[in-house]
Amino acid sequence: MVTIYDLAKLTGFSAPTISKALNGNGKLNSKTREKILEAARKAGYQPNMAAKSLSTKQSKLIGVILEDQTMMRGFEHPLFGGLMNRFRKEIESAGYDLLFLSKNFNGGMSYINHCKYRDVDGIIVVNPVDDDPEIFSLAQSGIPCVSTNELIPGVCTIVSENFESGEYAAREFVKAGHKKIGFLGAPSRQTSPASIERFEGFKKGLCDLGIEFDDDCYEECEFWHETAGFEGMKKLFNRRSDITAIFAVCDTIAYGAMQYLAEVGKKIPDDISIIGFDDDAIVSDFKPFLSTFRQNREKIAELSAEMLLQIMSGVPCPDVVRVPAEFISRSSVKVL
Amino acid sequence: MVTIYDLAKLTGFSAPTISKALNGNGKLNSKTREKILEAARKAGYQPNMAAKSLSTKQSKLIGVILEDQTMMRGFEHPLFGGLMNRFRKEIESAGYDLLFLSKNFNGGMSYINHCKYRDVDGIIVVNPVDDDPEIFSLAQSGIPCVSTNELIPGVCTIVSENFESGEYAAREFVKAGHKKIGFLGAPSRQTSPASIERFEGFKKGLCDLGIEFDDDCYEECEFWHETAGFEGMKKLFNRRSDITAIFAVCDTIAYGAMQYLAEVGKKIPDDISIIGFDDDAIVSDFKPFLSTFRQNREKIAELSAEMLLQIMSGVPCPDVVRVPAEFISRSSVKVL
DNA sequence: CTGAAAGCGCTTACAG
DNA sequence: CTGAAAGCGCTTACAG
Repeated sequence: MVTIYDLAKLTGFSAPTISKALNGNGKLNSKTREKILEAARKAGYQPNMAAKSLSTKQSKLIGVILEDQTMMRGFEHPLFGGLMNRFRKEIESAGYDLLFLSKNFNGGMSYINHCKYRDVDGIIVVNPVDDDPEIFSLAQSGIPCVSTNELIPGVCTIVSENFESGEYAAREFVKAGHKKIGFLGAPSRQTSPASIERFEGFKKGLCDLGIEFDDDCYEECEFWHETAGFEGMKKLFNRRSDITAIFAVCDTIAYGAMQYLAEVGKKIPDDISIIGFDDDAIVSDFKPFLSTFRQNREKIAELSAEMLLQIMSGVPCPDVVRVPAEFISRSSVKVL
Repeated sequence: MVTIYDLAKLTGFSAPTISKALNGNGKLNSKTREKILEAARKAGYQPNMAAKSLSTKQSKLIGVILEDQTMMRGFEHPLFGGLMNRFRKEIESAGYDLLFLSKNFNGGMSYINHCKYRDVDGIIVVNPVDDDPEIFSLAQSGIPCVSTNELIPGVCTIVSENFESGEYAAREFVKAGHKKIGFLGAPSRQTSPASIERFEGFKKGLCDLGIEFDDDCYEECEFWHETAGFEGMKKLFNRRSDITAIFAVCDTIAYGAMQYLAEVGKKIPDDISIIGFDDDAIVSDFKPFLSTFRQNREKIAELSAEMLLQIMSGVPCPDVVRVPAEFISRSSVKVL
C-alpha cells in the first residue's frame, strides 16, 4: 500500500503538498501538481478512506435503512429494489458508498449507534420496520436524512402523488360509467399513509363527479399481499356483490382479488372492472391486461439522492416532495 | 462524540487501558474493566470505526459485487435478492458491514481500487458483468473472496448441484414414460457454466436410463429471460413438434416457453410436460403447477458467509462447494 | 495490572 | 507556493 509519504519521498515534496495536489484544493504550482499526480498514477496510489475519514470527519458513507420484514420482500421488493438500484447509481457517482444500517449488527445495535460507529454522512430510509420508534428519533439526531416512502416528521420525504392518483382512478371508473365501486385498502400507519391517501383521493374524485362513496364498499386487507387481497375481496364481495368496479391499493392485492373473482366465476373486465397500483413486474407479467399506476421509481430515487446531497451541503429542503404516478391504461376497465 | 480520552478523564485511567477494557483483550483488573465499561455505557460511547480501522488495518467491511445489467434485475433478481438478504444477516452478526463495490464510483474506479480505497476485508462476488476480466484478477489481489455463482479460478465458489439436478430431471421424465425430450438452455460463459452443467447432467441422466439425447432437441435461448424462452421454444417446436417433454434451464425461460405453447394451442401437461429451474416466485405465483428445482439460497448464503469468514481467518477453503437443489414436484409432468 | 510513547494515513491551520 | 507541526480516535508493543 502506497501512502502520501511514499509519494513525498518519490517527488521530494512534503506530505501536505502531496495532499493538496491530490485533492486539487489550495494554491499549487501547476508543475508541482503535475509531477505529483504523475507519480501517484505511476505508483498506483489509492487514498486510504479510513485515514481521510478520520481527519476530515466525512465518511462518504450513506446509511440505508431497508428492512426485510414479514410480507415484504427486502431486496426483492418491486418498488424498493428498483429504487435502490437507481439511488445507488446516483449516490455513487457523487462519491458516496452505501452502507446498510442494521439493528442486528454485531449482536444488536441501534440505527443511531450504527451511524455513529461508521460515522455516516447521511441516511436514506427506504423501508423501516412498522412504526419503529427509532425512526422518529433519526430526525433529531442531526444526521441529514431523507425518506422515500415513510412520512417522518422533520425528515424530507420523496413519495408518489397518492391522493391525486386516487382521484384519477375515480375519474377513470366514472368516465366508463361505473357507479358502484369498491375499494380494497391496506393497513395505514402513522408514517405510512399511502393506503389512506389513495382512498381519500378516490373518494374525493368520486364526490367531485357527483358519486358518493358507500362505506360498505371499503374493505381493508390485512397485508400488502395477494393472499390478503383474496380474503379482502371475498369479504367485500359477500357484502356487496353488486359492485361493478374495484380500485385496489396495490397490484398484489389486485391480483389476489382477481384470484377470488375467478374462483367465483367472475370475468375481468366483463363482470368486474379493476385498477391496481404499482405496475408490479410480478403481476403485470402475468396479468398484462391490468390497468394500474406506475410509481416513478427512477424519479423518486433521483430526487432522494439530490435532496440528500443538498441537505448534506447545508441547504434545507422541503418536508415532502411529491412525484406523479403514471396511469397505465390497459384493458381491465369495461365501458358500461 | 465521546472518545476514549473522555472515558480516560472520566475514570482516571489511561487511553490504552480504556481500549483494553472496551475490547476485552489483555489482562485487566476486573474492577477496572467494570468501571470503564460502566462509564462507557453512561456516556453513550461508540467507537469510531475509521480510527479503529486505521490502526488495526481491519475495515470490517465486506465488498459486494452485484451488478444490475441488461436482462438482470439487480436487487430484484429472484436468486440474488434472496441470497443477499440472508448473507447480509450472517455477515452482520459477525460484525461486518456490506459495501457495494462499483466501477462507476466517483467517476470510475476499478473494483480493486474501490477495495483498496475502503480497505475491505473480504469480497463476495454475487453477479458480475459477463466475463468481466477484472473478476479474474480479484483472486490474485490477495483479498479473501468467495463467489456464489460464478466459477472463478482461485476463488471459493458456493453453487447449486446443477449437474445432479439435470440428472434428476431426466429421471423424472423417463419415469413418467417420456422419450422425446427437449432442452431449452441459456448462454454459458467461462465463469458461468450453470446452463451447461444442467444440460450435461440431463444428458447423462437420460443416457443412464438408455435414452440418447438427440442434438436436434437442444435449443439455446439468447437470455435467461421469458422473451428468449418464447423464441427458443418456437424454434425448437418448429423443428421438433414431436417432443413430449421439455426441461428448461430456468423458470423464466420455462414461462416464455409455456406462453408460446399456449399460443399454438398446446396444453400443459396434457400435450407437453415441462420442468423448470429456480422456483422463481414470479413464475410460481402465476404458474403454480410448474414442477421445478429450488436453489437453496439460504444455504448458499450461509455457506458463503461461513467460507468467507474462514478464509479471512487464514484457513483455506475448497475451490467449489456444491449445494443440492430441491426438486419441487407439482403437476407439469404427465405420466404417459 | 497499568501507562507513556509512537504510529496508522491523512488534513488543517499557520508560518515562511 | 511550500512545509513543519499538530491532530483526528484508536491500538500496539514495550516498560515499569
